[in-house]
Amino acid sequence: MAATKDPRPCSIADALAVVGEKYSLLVLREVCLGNSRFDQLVRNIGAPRDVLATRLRRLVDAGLLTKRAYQDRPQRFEYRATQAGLDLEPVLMSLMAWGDRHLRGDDDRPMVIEHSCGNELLPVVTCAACGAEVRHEDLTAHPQAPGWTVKGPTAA
Amino acid sequence: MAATKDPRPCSIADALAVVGEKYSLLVLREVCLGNSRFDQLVRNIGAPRDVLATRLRRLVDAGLLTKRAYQDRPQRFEYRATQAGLDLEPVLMSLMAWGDRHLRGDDDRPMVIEHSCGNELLPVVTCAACGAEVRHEDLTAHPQAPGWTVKGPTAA
DNA sequence: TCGCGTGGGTTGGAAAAACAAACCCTCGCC
DNA sequence: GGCGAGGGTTTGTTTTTCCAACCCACGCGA
Repeated sequence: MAATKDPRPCSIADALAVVGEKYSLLVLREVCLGNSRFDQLVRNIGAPRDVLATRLRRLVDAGLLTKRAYQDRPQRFEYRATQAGLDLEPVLMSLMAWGDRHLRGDDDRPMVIEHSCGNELLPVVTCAACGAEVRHEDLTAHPQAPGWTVKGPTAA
Repeated sequence: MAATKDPRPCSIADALAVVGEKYSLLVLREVCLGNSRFDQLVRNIGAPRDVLATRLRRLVDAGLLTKRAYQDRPQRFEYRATQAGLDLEPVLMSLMAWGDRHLRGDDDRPMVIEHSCGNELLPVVTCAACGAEVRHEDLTAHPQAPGWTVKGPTAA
């Protein structure tokens, strides 16, 4: 996924250049769940083996995963998330919450996450400064680079 | 991007089936910023026009965008986010924050977002129940459907 | 010792997507 | 009457994806 052409310098585009290819985020999901082996990933994600191999190389190169042998003779490898990879988990959680809300009946959630506070996790993106939930209407963009257009009201 | 084969019922996969194709999230970014016209999108995203046209159709069909004429004679259209689309913006913001942190020197952020509280937005994913920041080590997955493997420690 | 199964991939060829450039149509304006 | 903007579609080429088959090292059981 080329960042090479995005005319807008943007960390969203940069992030997608790393994790935006098909299956990459599902790999992260699996690894965060603790499934670290090639076959488990193939089975749980449903990706073709060659594509998965490509994605894994990419994610390792990008520093989101590590590959290490969990046995020699025969050599077998496992993939684990680095801190950068783990830091994506909250993003995945909020994406999951969006999917639960907008793509499902909300009562057939295929996975419930428990938070250490004892409650079911309902992820909310908040502003670190004031603690309020982040909503579109409270945001104002300030591009730091030229070549941008930012405009008025954006809702339908 | 097929959800058709993902063997795991999962809202992350479902969400990616809708917005996981190349450029889709960048379209959302632009629309949330207020850039609603085909050309602006082409220029700001850097996508081929035909691909963009395909993405826009998909996003409209999925209910994340609306297409409506902003003038007749000649007919011209604009794309705006629905509530479902706007609800993805916090996810984009946390993805952007991840990119800022892990992909950049953190001091050359290409865009700063201002929150209505007056501070610069630093998005944090929190647990709605307890208000704490969501971290990997505080989460436990509870699959609601069969065919899952979930395992022990997941960090590198 | 022979064959079988498992884990972790690689290879080859066909099908689907992305890409770039050119094209089209409707109009407003000079 | 020609030019340019806006919003796409068409055409042909280049990449990716996909699938199935294959490979290799080993452990095991008969």
